[in-house]
Amino acid sequence: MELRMRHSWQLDESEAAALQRDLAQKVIQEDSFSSVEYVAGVDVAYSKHSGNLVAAVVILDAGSLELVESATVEDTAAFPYIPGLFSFRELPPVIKAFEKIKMTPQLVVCDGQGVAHPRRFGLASHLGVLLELPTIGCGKTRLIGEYAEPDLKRGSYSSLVDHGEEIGSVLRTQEGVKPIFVSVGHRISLASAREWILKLSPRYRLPETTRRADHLVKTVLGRD
DNA sequence: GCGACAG
DNA sequence: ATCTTGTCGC
Repeated sequence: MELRMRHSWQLDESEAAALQRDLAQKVIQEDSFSSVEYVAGVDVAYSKHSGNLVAAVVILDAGSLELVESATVEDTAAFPYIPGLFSFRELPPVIKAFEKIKMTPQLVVCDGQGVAHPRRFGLASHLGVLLELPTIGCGKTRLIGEYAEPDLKRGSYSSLVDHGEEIGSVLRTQEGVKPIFVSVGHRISLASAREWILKLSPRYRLPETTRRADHLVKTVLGRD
């Protein structure tokens, strides 16, 4: 599929933050899709020995969760890991992987935060704006925000709050297991984001999209 | 100044 | 993220 927007990735730390402030204004935190037939999952891993990043994109049938298409890309890491500027390190190979994908999903689930970010523009929001598709940010740990432990029951959630603003949900996807951090990426409401993550996580802590992409990435990693 | 800090 | 080591639970 094709990108709806491009910008340089050759930026320094200060320029990257400025770009985030600018593009954050494009983020829409409301549902802007009707039916979802295909859901995409994204994951990136770092290969210590090749020194490269490996990105994987999987497309799943939203009803059966069957894999229908996938693509991987190995690329050099051109930006360091800096909390808050995560997307500038991980998105370049992810974008290349999406360009190899033929079908267009109606929803993308990302590994990393959406608007639960200092400048309200985490990796999920960044990818959503570049693809102009609904995206959900799904993190295993917190970047910013305060929250109370949600109930132990699956489906329970609490608000993730930053300076009095609700920026995401801490969602229990599995009874008694550590909750995950769900936030709006782009073109979706927080309530819909929670519903989709729950639907995509019928038996594990993380959504199937993330698990499938993670599995694919590790398969590639094992081959070098 | 000190601690926190998606992956 | 990745790597290691030790502990706990099924």
